[in-house]
Amino acid sequence: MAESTSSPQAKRSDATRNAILAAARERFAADGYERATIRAIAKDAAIDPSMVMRYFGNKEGLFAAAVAVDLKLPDLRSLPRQEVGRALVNHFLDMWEENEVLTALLRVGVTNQDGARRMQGIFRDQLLPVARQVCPDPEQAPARAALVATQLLGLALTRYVLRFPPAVGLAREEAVAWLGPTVQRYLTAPSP
Amino acid sequence: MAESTSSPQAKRSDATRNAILAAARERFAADGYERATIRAIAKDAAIDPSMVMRYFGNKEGLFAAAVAVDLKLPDLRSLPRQEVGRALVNHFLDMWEENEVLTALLRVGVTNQDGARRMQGIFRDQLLPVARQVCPDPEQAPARAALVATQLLGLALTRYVLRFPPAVGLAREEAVAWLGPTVQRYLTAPSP
DNA sequence: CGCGTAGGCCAACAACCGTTGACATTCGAT
DNA sequence: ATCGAATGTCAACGGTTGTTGGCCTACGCG
Repeated sequence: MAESTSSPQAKRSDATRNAILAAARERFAADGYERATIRAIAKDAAIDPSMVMRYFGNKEGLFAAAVAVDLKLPDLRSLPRQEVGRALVNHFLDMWEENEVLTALLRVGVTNQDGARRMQGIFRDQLLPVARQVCPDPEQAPARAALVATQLLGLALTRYVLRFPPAVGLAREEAVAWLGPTVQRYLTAPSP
Repeated sequence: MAESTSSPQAKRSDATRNAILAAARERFAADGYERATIRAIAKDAAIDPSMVMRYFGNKEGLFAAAVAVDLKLPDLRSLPRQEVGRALVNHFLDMWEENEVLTALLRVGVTNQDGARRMQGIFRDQLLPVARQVCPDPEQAPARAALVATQLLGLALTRYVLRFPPAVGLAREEAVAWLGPTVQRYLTAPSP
């Protein structure tokens, strides 16, 4: 069980495995679930389509393995209360531009019921707890987190998926300056 | 060329034609472009798939004919300046709940390049002119209209497509009370 | 009554999809 | 060097899709 490379348990198949995952992320992000065919993904990864089946069972399994999202949301309690809005917008833009996983998830979530459920899970398990940290009334946390989600996902939608020219042209600082106060208000302002 | 019914030039085929369009809207809204098959649409309309081709040429033609969006945006100059945000949010919710066309367009626009272009056109031809009416500096109108689009489309996305439970559960008045000031600020507040 | 034509149906095509199983190759351990 | 398991290739299946062309039917006009 000795291996030659540094990382532990590095099998030879991990290379192709990762190649498949990378190609899958790219295709899912670019084409959505239906149009991202296993054949195309396999060709991008320079292997046979049947390898995809061997490694991931079926197309759903491939999608589940390729799109694993960790928003890495910071602990907002360590920040000044006034900064959480801007910090969240900045962090989300980082996440969306880091790789194509979030774009893939959004493209799939819109047409695929399973993808939609996946997004609901991320909302519930990752964004909602953060909202609970900073919301004045914890009972309002779900509604406030949902409001934040509308604004942040709306930005991602128009900017990274639909590519409305003025939304694409927004500089990072502009986006943060405009959306930061909105998110801040949704999280911490008293109910209107 | 005389016709029996009241409306002018009412051909017999208009009935099936409209049945096809209604079924197409429903399917596109529920399933997106790829999974809304011509066969399923034809079955819903209780006619043969080949009829769809005869009337609309091909699937793209059907989509183009089925999804024709008029946001019917009101003239905001006739409203008190402080009300335009709330009025816009209210109007958008009306539009989204009036029929399934907007949901269909969003579902398709996310995975289909042609659908995305269609949405860009609606943004440019319908929302942007309204922004020009109320923006302090007309040169900022595109950016401000884009910001409004992020918030309104984000709401529609989470509420009508992804169906995040807290977003679905938001009462109309709550949504307007929260998003109204946001839209108002994006349109009329001085640049941050 | 006869007939042209618009409206509608049926069967089929070619392409593509996810998926499968049999076969070849290569690697690692003995 | 040898054998077994891991890794990869090839060809094919069954099903679905958009799309096409030929055939039937029934209406409206002379």
